[in-house]
Amino acid sequence: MVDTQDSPFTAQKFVDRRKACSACVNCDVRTMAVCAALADDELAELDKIMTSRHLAPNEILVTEGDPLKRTYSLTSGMLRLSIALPDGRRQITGFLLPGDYLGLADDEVHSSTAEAVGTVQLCSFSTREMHALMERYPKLKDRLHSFTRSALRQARDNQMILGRLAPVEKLASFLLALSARAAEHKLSANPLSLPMSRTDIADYLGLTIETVSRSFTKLRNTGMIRLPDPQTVELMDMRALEAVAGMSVH
Amino acid sequence: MVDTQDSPFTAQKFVDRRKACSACVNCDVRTMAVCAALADDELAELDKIMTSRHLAPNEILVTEGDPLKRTYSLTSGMLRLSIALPDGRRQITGFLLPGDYLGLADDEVHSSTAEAVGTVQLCSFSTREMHALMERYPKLKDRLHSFTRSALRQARDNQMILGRLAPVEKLASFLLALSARAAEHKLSANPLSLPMSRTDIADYLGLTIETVSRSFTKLRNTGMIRLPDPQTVELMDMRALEAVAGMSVH
DNA sequence: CGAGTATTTGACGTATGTCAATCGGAGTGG
DNA sequence: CCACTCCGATTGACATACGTCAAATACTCG
Repeated sequence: MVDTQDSPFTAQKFVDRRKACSACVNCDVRTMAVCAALADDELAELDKIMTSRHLAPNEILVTEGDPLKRTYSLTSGMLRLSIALPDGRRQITGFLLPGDYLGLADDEVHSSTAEAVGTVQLCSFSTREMHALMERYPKLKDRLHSFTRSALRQARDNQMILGRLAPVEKLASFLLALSARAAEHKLSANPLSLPMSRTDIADYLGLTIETVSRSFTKLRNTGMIRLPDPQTVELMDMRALEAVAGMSVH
Repeated sequence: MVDTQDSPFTAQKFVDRRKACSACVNCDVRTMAVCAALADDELAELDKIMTSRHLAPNEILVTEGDPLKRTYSLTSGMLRLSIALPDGRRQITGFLLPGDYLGLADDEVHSSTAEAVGTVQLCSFSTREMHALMERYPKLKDRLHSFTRSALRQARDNQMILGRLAPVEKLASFLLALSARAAEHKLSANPLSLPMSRTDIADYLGLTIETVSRSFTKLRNTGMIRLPDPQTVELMDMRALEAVAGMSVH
């Protein structure tokens, strides 16, 4: 049954566009993503049900309420997850980094909208086939469950940030958390890249873009950060930032 | 067999106090809780590893950072989950109702503090034994995973509420959501009981108790709710409440 | 270099937090 | 049975942090 996959030539010959990341073994996120649950020799199974996909900046991947047909594993770029009110107000519930999984919270329908921030590469799986594979490899299911628990903890931390922190505190904790996550995902943690717009940050932190901007300049004027350009932050004084974020006493 | 907790001495003699809810099959939450994953004849397995426990009002069950030794299934009463900042600010991340499970988000340590709101009854499981049972009965694991996904969706909805709604909107959506959840958990949905204090509601919605109180009177003065007493709300006009909560257009 | 867009800065008003007083019910003791 | 206290909830007066509206600046891409 695992005929073609055992021989790497086929995959190498044709560079199937839909499988840009076809050599799963060599994938950038091999050690971080769902697939890390599988051994190299089991990876073919996943490869078989995977198709790879590219998104242009701001392209919509799924919309809130869409029936859940496929789930995704991000291999490069950044996705923003959001929910919207009928009157247009928007809350961004999270930003996904390479290795993160899309669809953790969903049963029958997508509970949030997912859009590409910049250009994005991802692996796409039919939920039916993914479920079958999870039955075959319980450790795959366990890893996804573990991802879900971690997403829940993060969502609860966000509740604290949204409910109890002042604007500068929100921004400081956002920068620290993103930097920490960047490190975990093997991206630059210190000259930190902010591919999302100020509007996105505002909709993530429950603020207006003006307040976000003013908070950036406050952190800059106190020497805690530098802003070589609006999409790049240098964290100059982590301890001070942590203090502002309300994470240490004082 | 109804063990009135009044006389602990007699109770110890005839009925094992640690198993007040020992007949799992007859449990109030049999159809809602984790145990619903198991058939009647499999329930004995769960019963074997379960001990039952009682909490007095405001008693602390677990504290943020505690090592995760046991998980719990609530059988009666209400728990509040919260996280705190070093400076004392508190965010309540959720209220658990009978049938809800405590420990969904946690791996090694408890990520939030859990306290009883009023008096509480719950089932307690060693994580080790529960894990073993989940290996035996995958449907048990699946149900817990399903609970976790649902908690994640709820946490994300809360992010919207905290980040983007005005105080009255927050309160209206809180009342509607609690009423809906009460119905699901076989509690009264319309004369809705609010066992938690105004301070708890404030810490849940990211407000001060004064603003919560003012929001209650606004909803009362517009005829959307009645407040026979501070712990009881009657929802008089659901459609109007939904409009205020920002869930319908207008 | 110029048009269009994103970000920053400024001026101002208001919604919500802060501080303080009052109300109301539950429990206690005379 | 009625004061009295205690604590939670409500109401009031006031201040200010943040949102709103508007302008200026900086960056991106033809």
